Amino acid sequence: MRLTRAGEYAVRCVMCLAKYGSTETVVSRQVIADYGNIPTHFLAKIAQQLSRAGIIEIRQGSKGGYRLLVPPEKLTLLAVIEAIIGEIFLNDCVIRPASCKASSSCAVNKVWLQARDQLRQTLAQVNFADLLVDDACCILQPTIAPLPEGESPKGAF
Amino acid sequence: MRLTRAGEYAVRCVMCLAKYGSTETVVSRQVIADYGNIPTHFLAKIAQQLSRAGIIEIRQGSKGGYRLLVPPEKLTLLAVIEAIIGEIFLNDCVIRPASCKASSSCAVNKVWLQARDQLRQTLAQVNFADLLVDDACCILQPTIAPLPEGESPKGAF
DNA sequence: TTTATATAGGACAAAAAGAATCTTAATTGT
DNA sequence: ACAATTAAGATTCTTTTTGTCCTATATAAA
Repeated sequence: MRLTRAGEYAVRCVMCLAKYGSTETVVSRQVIADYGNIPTHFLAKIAQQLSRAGIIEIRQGSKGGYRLLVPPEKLTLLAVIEAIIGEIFLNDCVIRPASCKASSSCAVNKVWLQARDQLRQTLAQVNFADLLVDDACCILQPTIAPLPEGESPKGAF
Repeated sequence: MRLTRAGEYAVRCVMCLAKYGSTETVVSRQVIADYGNIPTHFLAKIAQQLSRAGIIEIRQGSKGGYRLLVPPEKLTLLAVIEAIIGEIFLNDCVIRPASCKASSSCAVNKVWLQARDQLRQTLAQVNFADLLVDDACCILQPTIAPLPEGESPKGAF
């Protein structure tokens, strides 16, 4: 269970816009890509999704780029992440009740529902104005760091 | 962010053992596979992992099968899931600090840490004796049910 | 109006992860 | 010894994720 890279990139993108752009300024894709260490064309895809979700505005042409539409203090981590990966649901039976005959009366299902609600709430309580206070974030190293013991990361939901 | 199917299968497997086996009886792989609608060979893989984690015992040979080692009331949902998918971490920067230079001082990272702890705690509070009370669970339909609107499930972390 | 600069948007490719199957070997009860 | 049953690894298939490429379109400025 982990955030996809696209989701992580989206967070970095918004962090950059909130930090250097506010809702008044347009920041070019290249600047954002450099800031967050994001492949530029991949960033374009992510920006399109953020745009469709009403989080940013895309300005084409010379001096174009992206502009934050929602003030950082009103933009939650959950909103940005779900704009990219869709609604968080943890387990299939939560979003697709038919995948388990008995899901409505199933104790396991109830746990997943509760866990999901709790997680979404946690992410919804954080806005980007708060996150900006700690502005050391989202500056990546040039190469992807190896794992401590060379093991591959399991454990991602 | 969602449980993998292997994790879901593991939960069903343990549910079946707790329900029909207790820690005294051996239940054959075929019976468990039928109960949880799990491909038998895939179940074998999952059982190996559960065995390595000390959750079940594998009995080979004639009249072989699987036996629960931990009493249901002492076995948590978290233990079973993490036996299969590894430790839950939600986001790379939580388990691989080097993936983000500033992760130790990063506000986003702190949110992920908190969310992960909360989620693990929720799953750790549920044991299989509790889950058994609601025994309608884990009986699947023969075929995989389609989505309500034919849309594919995004939103999985 | 032309040109340079940006992004849009779709197609495509590569990589990684997940799900499932198959085969040979080993174990156990009768 | 034989039949039943799982082990363990190799392999295949599928899906998802990540990333790239190409052509089209929009904008600012000379």
